[in-house]
Amino acid sequence: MGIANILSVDDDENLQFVIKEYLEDEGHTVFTAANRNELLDILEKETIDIVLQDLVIPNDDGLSMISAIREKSEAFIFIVSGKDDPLDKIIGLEVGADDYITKPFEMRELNARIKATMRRFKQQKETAAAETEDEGPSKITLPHWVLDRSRFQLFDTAGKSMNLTTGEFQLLEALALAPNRVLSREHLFSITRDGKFDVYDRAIDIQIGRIRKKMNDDPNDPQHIKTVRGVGYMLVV
Amino acid sequence: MGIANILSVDDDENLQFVIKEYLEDEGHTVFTAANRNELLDILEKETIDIVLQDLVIPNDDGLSMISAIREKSEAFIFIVSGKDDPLDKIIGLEVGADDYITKPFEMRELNARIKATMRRFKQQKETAAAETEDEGPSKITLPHWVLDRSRFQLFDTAGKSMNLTTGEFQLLEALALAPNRVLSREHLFSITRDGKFDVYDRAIDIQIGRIRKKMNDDPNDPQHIKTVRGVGYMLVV
DNA sequence: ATATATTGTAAGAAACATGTAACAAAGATT
DNA sequence: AATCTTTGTTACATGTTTCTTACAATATAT
Repeated sequence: MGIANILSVDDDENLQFVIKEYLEDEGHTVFTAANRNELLDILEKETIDIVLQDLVIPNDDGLSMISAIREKSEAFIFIVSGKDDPLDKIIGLEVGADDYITKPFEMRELNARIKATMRRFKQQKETAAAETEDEGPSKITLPHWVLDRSRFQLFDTAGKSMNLTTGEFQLLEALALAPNRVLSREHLFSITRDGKFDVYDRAIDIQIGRIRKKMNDDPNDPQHIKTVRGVGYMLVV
Repeated sequence: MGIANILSVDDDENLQFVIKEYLEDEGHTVFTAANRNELLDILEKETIDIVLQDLVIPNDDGLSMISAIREKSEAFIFIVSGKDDPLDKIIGLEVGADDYITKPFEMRELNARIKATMRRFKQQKETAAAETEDEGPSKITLPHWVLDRSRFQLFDTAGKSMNLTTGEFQLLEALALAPNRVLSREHLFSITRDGKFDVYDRAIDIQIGRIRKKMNDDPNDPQHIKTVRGVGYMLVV
């Protein structure tokens, strides 16, 4: 990622040439349009990410062209204006443009803004994706505890952190998702780590011990994590 | 504020009665539904803030009901599960629920959770309001910092610039957009730069180090950017 | 009661992840 | 082209986490 389909709408052929050269050097694909017909034509045929729209187009109106773009496309629209007119800016943003840049501009400046825009787009997409692929509840509430899965931490009901390590947290999480059910060492092992489980492996036991210590759970009379001899462990609630 | 419209979905009439009594004593308005039809009916007619959804409903499926709620409402969803619920249901919790609570639960506990949720809601609404009447999402305000997204710079509450580089700012921005959430190095990498992430890549660590230095955040006892071993980094607010 | 199996845990070793200095590379600015 | 800024790489020190081993404690079966 990092490259975009860009459409520049301007009647100034020299400027169009400069913009095209520069942005293509940056790796983008650049289309140009000098009037409304060309604009609509390209929007139809290509998937445009960013439109650079000049406000002053002979025999037409840049602002109304922006509305036309908005109807057809989700593209990010930069207004390119010959004068720094706050009213144009306000109206432009009103009809659906996203940013405003004043002529004459440094190509470097334009490029920087395009980059920032692309990144913002990308970020939005990724955050949205991360949220939907989110695995279920972000918190698990038990009578005396709260497991916060976005913080990877266990808290008591007063909100105090129990300072579990990530590995401890994951083991407890597995138990908490199936409270009052005995889970075998093998099952717990397969959830929390890779590799093959060996019957004499005590790693789970040790880890349970550490969790108990942090939860203040006496192993001889556990209130939270119970041992079921010959089977495994169970979180009771 | 502090009261909410709560909808409890459960087929156990006794439990429904207890919940309703208790929460109404607390000042909330409580609706009850015993099946999908009642649920949809109430969602249609009322603006529900919080739904308590039993995982097991006779002749229906609590999980799919949650998806249905999500389609119609922005409500915060608590999954309520009994200890005898089938394991596959629990493992399959990949829908958009927000909290998970196991029966039997103390009403006091449930009430505390609801209060915490309301507080968060309220806060969210207020920040959203502040943003629109201010200057859009161009600034991210945290307890000790302000991130100005149009200037790509971090300021303290006194307005002093922290002189972050653009790259440093972008990384911090990504963390700030998901406060109190651990983000993996891979995720941070994919947001802030192009190309493929390699597991042994330390670029993110280094940059975090530089940001911490500029924020004056002691890595051994960080107040702002916390390291979660084996997972990633988290901005705490 | 005795033998056997299972679990708890201390202590040390090993594995692992992180912070960071110092240098190199890349990029921007002049 | 020369300089400055920013970012990435390598290498190493440090501290944390996890595992192994060994043995004691406990439960179960005979």
